[in-house]
Amino acid sequence: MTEGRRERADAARNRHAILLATEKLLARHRPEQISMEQVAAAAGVGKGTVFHRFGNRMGLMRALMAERALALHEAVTTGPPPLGPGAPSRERLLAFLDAVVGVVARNKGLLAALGHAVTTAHKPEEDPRSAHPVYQFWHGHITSLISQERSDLDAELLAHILLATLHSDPILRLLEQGDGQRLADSLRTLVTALLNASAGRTEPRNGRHPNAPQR
Amino acid sequence: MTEGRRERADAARNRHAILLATEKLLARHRPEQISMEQVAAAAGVGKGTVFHRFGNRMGLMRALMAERALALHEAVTTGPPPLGPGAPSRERLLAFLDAVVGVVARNKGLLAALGHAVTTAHKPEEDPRSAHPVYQFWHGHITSLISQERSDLDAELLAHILLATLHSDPILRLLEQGDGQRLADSLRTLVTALLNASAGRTEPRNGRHPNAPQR
DNA sequence: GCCGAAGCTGACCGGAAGTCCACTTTAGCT
DNA sequence: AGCTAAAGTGGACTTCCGGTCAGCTTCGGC
Repeated sequence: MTEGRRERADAARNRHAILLATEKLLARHRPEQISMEQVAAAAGVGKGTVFHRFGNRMGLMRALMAERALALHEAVTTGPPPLGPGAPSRERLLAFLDAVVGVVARNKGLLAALGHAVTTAHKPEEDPRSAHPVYQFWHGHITSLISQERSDLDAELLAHILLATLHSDPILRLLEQGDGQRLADSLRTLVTALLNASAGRTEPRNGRHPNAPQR
Repeated sequence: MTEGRRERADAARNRHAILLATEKLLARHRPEQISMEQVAAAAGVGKGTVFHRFGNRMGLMRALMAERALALHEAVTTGPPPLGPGAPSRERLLAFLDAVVGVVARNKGLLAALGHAVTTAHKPEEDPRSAHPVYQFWHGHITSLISQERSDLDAELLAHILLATLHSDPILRLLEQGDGQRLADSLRTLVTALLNASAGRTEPRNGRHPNAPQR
């Protein structure tokens, strides 16, 4: 994209048209039930073009997602606090989660596709196991913020857990009916509780039961 | 199944064969890439039979999942504590999460399919928006345990968040490499922190910042 | 305006989902 | 045992979609 040769004008136009058409279709249908032919037709280009540019549906979604996530990416890396650098990790984490919920809410079905997309792609040339760049960035960011604040926690795993929220169908459905604030609140509660918790594994100072007999 | 007429012997035999074949295929391939024809062939029945019994791939997965989750269901409703009734909610919740992680770990790819399945079904006769019975039960159980322990929390949403964990591809991958204990530990930490947290929304007694300037 | 390269296209192929109906098997009944 | 209706079965068939490709069109530097 930003490498080697410049993109030809008509190519750029088409790329745009395709992304735009995809957005429109996405507003009405779930990602899995949008056919590439539909996209092509809606964009006014041939099917071959869509495949030529994006490889497969997942590539299309990736590209769209990358575009949508760009603003957030910039806000985080170079923007002002609390999202950008400068604020304490805890603030940044809470702000980031709020922002991510916002992005997802504004792009309802898209994330759902992405979550699966990670595993669904099957082009031999790219490792299907490597996650979407956007996911990687989000996960890395959360991981680093958590571990800065609480190095005793399994930050990496917890970051996956937090992000998993956004792939959940029931939660996506909540988002669809405008309950974004509710979700953001619960995530805040959860993260705050986590960061405030004392270091021991299970209920440490309140210690009714050091740990459960289970397992 | 348990309604109206009894199931004919040959039907039962085939049902079994199909479920069994599906399990075997599931051990080797991801749910999405198993074709119904494959299943039929592996089970030694015609494709029509598979569709007749299960409607579509999702129906098949539902049935399989229901079977796998049965033991847990019984343990929870009629078994001994801490899983079954009798133990304090907190213990039951932790034990239940451990158990759920176990089920998912033992049935790796299956859950992944289920999560999506909720939305993927498209039979006009059944509401595609209603979640899988297994999901509903798990969610209801967690919700009720959380709210018994902490009525001030949004138990319903938190239960969705906890369960969302199990639909996440990255986490599924961890599970595949045997990190079930790690996941269970983190969930324990998370839930314990949540249940121990003081009631205010953001960091209450440690109160560096009553709430973030965000939003 | 010319030309090579970049981009575009849609017919085409393969394969899977789901339908359908003629056929077989079961099990209750006499 | 023999009969029969209902239940169950199977695979050819239709439809649809993802992905390919060989030839055509367009762009833009000269």
